Amino acid sequence: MKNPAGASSSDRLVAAATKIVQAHGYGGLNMRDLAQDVGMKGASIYHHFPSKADLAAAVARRYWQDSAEALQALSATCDNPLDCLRRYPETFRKSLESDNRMCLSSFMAAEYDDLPEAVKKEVQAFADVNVDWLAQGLSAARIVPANEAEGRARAIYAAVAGAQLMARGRADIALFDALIASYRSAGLLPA
Amino acid sequence: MKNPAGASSSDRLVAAATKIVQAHGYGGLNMRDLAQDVGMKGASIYHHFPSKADLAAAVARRYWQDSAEALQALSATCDNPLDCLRRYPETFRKSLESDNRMCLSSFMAAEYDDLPEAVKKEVQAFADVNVDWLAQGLSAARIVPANEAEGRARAIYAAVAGAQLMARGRADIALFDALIASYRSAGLLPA
DNA sequence: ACCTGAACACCGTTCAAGT
DNA sequence: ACCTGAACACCGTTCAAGT
Repeated sequence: MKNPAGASSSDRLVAAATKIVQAHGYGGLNMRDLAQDVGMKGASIYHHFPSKADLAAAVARRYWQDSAEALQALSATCDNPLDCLRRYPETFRKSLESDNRMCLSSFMAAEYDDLPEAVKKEVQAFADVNVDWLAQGLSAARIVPANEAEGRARAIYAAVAGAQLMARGRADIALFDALIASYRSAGLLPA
Repeated sequence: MKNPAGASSSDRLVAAATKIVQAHGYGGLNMRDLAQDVGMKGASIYHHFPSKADLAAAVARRYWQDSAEALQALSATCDNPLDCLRRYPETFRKSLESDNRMCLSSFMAAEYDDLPEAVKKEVQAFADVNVDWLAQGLSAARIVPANEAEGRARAIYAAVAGAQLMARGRADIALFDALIASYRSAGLLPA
């Protein structure tokens, strides 16, 4: 069954491309292999997206939108702002749990020089979503003064992304956990 | 003058390839363009390195060796261990100053799934060199207890690499500086 | 030894032709 | 409408043949 639950071809292309980019980057995404993943031929993709750049922009857009939803869902399930912040690294851990994959936006940040402009825009939106969510949590939990919340939020985002990158480079999820623990004991993340 | 100061063809290939990988990654390194950089044809490279994998391994090895030398030189110029630690982020800032390039080992960590085994080994050596240098400085400066030095060193390395990645994704070196400043005020880096 | 033209395999893309 | 084989121009890589 190539099309379960009535997902459209476009949806399945975006979903499959997301997994590929998280493992191989924009440059490592090729149309023929992607097509095979969803049961069509390479040329057929162009019936759904006019170019690789458009497909990648759609992928990156969906990625930050899904991330925004996931963070909202996290906010809804935790007891208080501090609890939310403590659980933030879980969102990055999940990628590593999925075959050592990494954040799509981190991979694409590395590929900055080779990214179409429309893709760059969506990649930055992911960081914005994360930083905004963190800043709101830091303010609500009164961890830093309001005027320092955004700066600290950016620092947490960059540090957690860096931890994921280092852990991926050794395919060692325990290293990710250790890095997060070190961030906590150093005072970057709430203990 | 394609060969100044008597540098060998191999040396010039490694140097030119390093700049390319820092901007486009292992996947974005192509033999014809690299060859043109040093004044030969693509096929000629294979007279100096048996494969792209061997070339990339030589590139990554030279990269961590140069980094180890640079850190030793930094140790020699600063007044005390604390001063050394404060200046550590400069080494990552320099890459961004060079046309928004990033750490070769960070880019290759993202490309983990597509890296030849020999290259992975050298990439990890870069992290080891950095972590060891940081751990020694943290111990010498008595910033953390000896048994926590390595963990904190890894955290600093990952966080600084993450700051570089985020700043590259926006081509914004001021963001890198702001992130480092936030790490200091949060207590991850010595103030 | 060092270099190269030419071949090979691959990739993004297009298009005429199918259903 | 959706899909496809075949082709196009291109690029990374390899190899047989040059000097």
